[in-house]
Amino acid sequence: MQEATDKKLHILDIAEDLFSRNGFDATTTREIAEKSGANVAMISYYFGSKENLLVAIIERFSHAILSKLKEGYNLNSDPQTRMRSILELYLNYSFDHPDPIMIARRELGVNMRPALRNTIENTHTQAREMVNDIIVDGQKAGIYRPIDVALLIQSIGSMVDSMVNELHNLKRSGFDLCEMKMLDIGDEKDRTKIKHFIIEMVERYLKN
Amino acid sequence: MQEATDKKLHILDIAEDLFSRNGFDATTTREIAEKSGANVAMISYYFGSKENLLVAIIERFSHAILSKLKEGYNLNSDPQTRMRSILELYLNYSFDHPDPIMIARRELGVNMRPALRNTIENTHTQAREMVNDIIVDGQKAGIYRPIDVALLIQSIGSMVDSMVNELHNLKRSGFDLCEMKMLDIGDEKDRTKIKHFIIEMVERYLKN
DNA sequence: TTGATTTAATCAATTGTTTAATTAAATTTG
DNA sequence: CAAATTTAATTAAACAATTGATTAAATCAA
Repeated sequence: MQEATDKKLHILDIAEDLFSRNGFDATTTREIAEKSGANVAMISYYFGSKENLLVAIIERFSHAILSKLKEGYNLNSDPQTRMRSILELYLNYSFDHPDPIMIARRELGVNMRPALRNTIENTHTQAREMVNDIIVDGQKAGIYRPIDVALLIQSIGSMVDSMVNELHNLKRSGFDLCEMKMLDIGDEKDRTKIKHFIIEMVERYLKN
Repeated sequence: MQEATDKKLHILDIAEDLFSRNGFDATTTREIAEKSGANVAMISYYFGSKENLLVAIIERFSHAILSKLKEGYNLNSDPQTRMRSILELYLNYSFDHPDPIMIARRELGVNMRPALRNTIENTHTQAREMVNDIIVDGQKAGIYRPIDVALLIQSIGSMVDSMVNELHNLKRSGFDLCEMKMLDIGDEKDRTKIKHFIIEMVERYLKN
């Protein structure tokens, strides 16, 4: 059933794009159907509901990013190298797939859909534990000083998040909220610049 | 016309609460009317439209936060003191008024309402210029090293933003995405802890 | 044939906004 | 001052449009 899977994935891709641009509520099932060349009923047929479609998008991203992070976490090297790797992998994947990040950022409120909430909470927990382990290793090795790990991890996440958001919006609309017109999310040089900035920020804060 | 102004402000307050909880699209004018004890038509009567109501909320916050920031900016002291002051004033006001921040964060997408976009862009620009001036002063005084100011300001904003968001959500729902259950946005001690964290993060990155 | 896929049409509910009528308040006028 | 007039505030009802979801029939593939 190759065709069917393709169509299902295509709906997923189109919905991801529309949700990230206009938000979940402002995106209609008819718009998704139209732009993906499918009938409205196919959304219910494949995903059950518009909300499940949203969950499917976030789950796909969650699995992908977690497996990326594990690559860096499982490296056989010193804490600094592992920290740099995990940050770079996180940023690289996020730069290539900014849509789910923008969606999660937007739909992650208090009265959020419980299914979405659980998926995101679970992903955050796993990512957090990896970074935490690396920091503790670094502290044991005397490279890192004692700090509030929760605050640092929260800050790292928010910096990555906002960079991806800002630059992706910038690319889409030319809307430059933070005077970062010179940066291009698609340019390898600029990506490196941002990666180095965040890594240096973290290292300066952590080092003894 | 004291009464009328009160009712208008009450609608604004109720809408601010609802928008921050459920998002702009998911909040209905009928819900705003009901919870504020007004008739639906009063929203159009006072604000013209639901969208203008949103803009009014953001404008109120923008004016307030800008005047706070100016207090720190206009201090007659060294760059470090001014930087600390401006960060503390920003965080203090944001902790006390988290709703507009959550709303802006959510509704600030590519296909955003242009009126909202202009207000937020203008506010950001003014805030950015103040911080930029202080950093340049610090660099002239030899206290700060040369860095990418745009990236740093973007990061500071995102950190404050995410802390306010996270802790306010946490307070509302007990939903703890970042293992920060121990922190309370209403507690003065915890606020100080966060303020010191961000200030230290910035200073460590800036210092020569 | 049998089951999965796809369609057009329809469902019931909700949306932001407006209308026309009514009440309250303020202002003018005699 | 008091009556008349005008303006402002408020209401219930209705409007037109849109929403996510479903149905039952049709088409396709195995």
